Amino acid sequence: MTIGRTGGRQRSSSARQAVLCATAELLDEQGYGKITIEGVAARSGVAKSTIYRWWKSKPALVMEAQAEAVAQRMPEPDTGSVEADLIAFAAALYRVVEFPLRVEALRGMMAEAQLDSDFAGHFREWVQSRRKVMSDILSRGVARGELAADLDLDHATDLIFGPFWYRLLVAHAPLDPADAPAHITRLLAGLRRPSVG
Amino acid sequence: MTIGRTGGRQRSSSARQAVLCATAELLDEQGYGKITIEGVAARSGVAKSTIYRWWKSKPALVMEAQAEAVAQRMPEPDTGSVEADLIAFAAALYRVVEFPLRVEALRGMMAEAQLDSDFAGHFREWVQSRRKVMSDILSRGVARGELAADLDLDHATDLIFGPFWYRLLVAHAPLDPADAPAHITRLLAGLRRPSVG
Amino acid sequence: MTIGRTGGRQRSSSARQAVLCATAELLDEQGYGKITIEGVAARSGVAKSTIYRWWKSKPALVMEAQAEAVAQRMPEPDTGSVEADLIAFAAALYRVVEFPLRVEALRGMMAEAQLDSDFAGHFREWVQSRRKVMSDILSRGVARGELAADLDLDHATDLIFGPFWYRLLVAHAPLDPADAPAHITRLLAGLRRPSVG
Amino acid sequence: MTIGRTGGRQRSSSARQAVLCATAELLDEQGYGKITIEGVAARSGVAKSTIYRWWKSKPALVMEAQAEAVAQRMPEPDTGSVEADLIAFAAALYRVVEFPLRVEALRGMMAEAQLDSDFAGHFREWVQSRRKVMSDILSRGVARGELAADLDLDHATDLIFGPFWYRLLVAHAPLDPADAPAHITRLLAGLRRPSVG
DNA sequence: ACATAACCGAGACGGTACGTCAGGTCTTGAC
DNA sequence: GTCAAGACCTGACGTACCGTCTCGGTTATGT
Repeated sequence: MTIGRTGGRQRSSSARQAVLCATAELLDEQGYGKITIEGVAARSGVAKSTIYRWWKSKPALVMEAQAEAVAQRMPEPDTGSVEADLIAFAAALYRVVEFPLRVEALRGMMAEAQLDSDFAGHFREWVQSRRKVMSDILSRGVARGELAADLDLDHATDLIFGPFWYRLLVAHAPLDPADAPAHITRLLAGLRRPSVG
Repeated sequence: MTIGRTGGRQRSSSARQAVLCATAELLDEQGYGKITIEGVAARSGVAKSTIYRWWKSKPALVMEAQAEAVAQRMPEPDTGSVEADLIAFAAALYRVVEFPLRVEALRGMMAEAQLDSDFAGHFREWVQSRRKVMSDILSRGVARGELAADLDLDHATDLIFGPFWYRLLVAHAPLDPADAPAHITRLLAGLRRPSVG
Repeated sequence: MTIGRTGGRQRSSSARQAVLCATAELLDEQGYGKITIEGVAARSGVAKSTIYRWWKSKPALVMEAQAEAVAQRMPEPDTGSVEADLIAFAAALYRVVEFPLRVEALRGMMAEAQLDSDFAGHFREWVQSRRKVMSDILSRGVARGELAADLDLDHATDLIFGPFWYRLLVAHAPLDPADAPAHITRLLAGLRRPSVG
Repeated sequence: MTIGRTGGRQRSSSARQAVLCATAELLDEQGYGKITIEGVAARSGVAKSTIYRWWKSKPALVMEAQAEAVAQRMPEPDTGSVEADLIAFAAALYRVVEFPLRVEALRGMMAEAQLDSDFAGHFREWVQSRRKVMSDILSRGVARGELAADLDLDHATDLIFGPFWYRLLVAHAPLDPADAPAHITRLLAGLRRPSVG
């Protein structure tokens, strides 16, 4: 049982694909900063007005192109051990650095989220969905008694994503997947004994 | 026999002040994203070309306006105890949130650093100077034996700045100066016993 | 037994009426210049493609809406006297000025006829049909011997329609129905003695 | 002694010329209806924004291009005889038809004046300046006693310009410079004996 | 004192991209 | 086979700022 519109031409999925594809290619070739709607229109052969019909702005477009391109989602490890889960999770996270263009796009989206409050909302939602994977790991650890019941989930999650994004954005030092285990070990030491002086 | 310029009018400090002041006001009223050079020129009564003579770009201008406005530098606490020093440092850091406009400007500069590689360099330098204050605190702690000699200074520093920036940029949760002591305590627990299983 | 099309839905006369009616209303409310096909479609509830199916362009649509709205045709006076006939004709002609919206539409159609050669043809036909009424009056005058046999009908007709349209279009001076008798008297003086030096 | 601005770069007369020239060329090649600002910008090599700085709209631009191109003004004959003056004037007027592109442009401007009230004002001024030449001729005739003192100058002038424009716009019959003397003779016959029954 | 030079204001200029608008065509599914 | 709906391409619109470039005029030197 369907609701809603009956008439009207269907949205062209080929136009949609062409746009997302052209966006991804341009991201690749010129980087986030040089993407323009006009450029995407020209490359994809889709009219500018059609792009504006479906995407509100450049970052919205890029975000969808990214999501489309990623497809393979982050792993959601569940081995029965917080430490193992977190190490797997962090290692996977850190591995983005091996794909410079995805890094570029991530940085661009974070930048736009600062400059455009409309986009910020969508971006924040996406970020939250990423955070959830990690806080689920922690929750399971709490349930198993591996972590204190009064754990500050938000801060704990920040201790992974914060430094991750910070290095991505500031680039003061390389982000190395090999460091993930050490980082997690250190993190857990802090979480398990929050009141040790 | 002299080198360089021999005559010529001096740089007008009033023009410089007017520009920085107008920039600060516009930052206040409309936010970083809506700042334009033309707007600053109009507001300050200084010619656009004069602004371009002295500042390379909008973020460079904003960064200087910020620095001018901040003036009072971050404290560099040295009490003899790593924990006390770090708590003082973090608390001061977190207190930016009490000045929404400075927050806005920080976010804007971070954004620009992602989009403009020329600016990224200057921004990174400024970030490094902030980091140095904290790593000095840690170094003193190592020297006093409070912390392990093989401490990963970079990562430790990231554990403060990372979550700080992350909350600033993503705004998924408020940043509360009152949380600083707890965060530092947790951090130190991780740093002191890096290999505890 | 019918000829031609055998199946299919009949043209909806309600759609036709809705379109013409919406056009007339919009002409009224916003004037010719602001009429758009999309606006007519929205107002009438008729699909844009349906409008395009039946009318080739905006001015064609407006011209039909006008013709529909006017219905009452120009008088075709025949009193037996050229002068009386012409005065009646001119007075009726000049009275359009009392209907500003018809004036607006006339001006709009004249404008379109300049810009769109397809429309120009239809418009010219319509204009010719108006001219015919006057040249018939003159022809009768010639037949009765009131006017010279070698009268230049075209130019004589232009001497009424020319100034009429000119004032309508240039609006340098008001067009006053009360002036009609004087204009006709002057006109006839010229026509009767074409060779007086 | 000059008044006004002291600073600022001077308006580039080469840019101005290039624009007017390109406009004239495009008028020539494609006609008024197909002129676009973007086309003029492309052809002239002048930036679109520069064109918009100096001309409010396409018809304003075309009007100036016309005025520039005409340069040689309409004659202002003064032979001492109304009839001779008017014949010279009308003949010159009718001769536009020998320049199809000027005709096209005149028609386009008249059309725009109907559709755009801002432009209508400028256009009307220009029209008035043309009318003045003719009404001056008539005024001199009145002063010399060749014409009645209570002559309706406006209507008399309309009797030349009205049919002229009418033929230009409706194109129901060709406009022939050779007809000018006959038209004037007929006109004068009407003007001299306005009350002959 | 006065030339030199760098400064400053104003603002025109060539550009790029914006986001919008309307035009006219095409597709879908309902009637 | 017509209709409403509405997606689509096309092309131009007028605007906003960009960063560069004259201009005319204004200080500070240093000889």
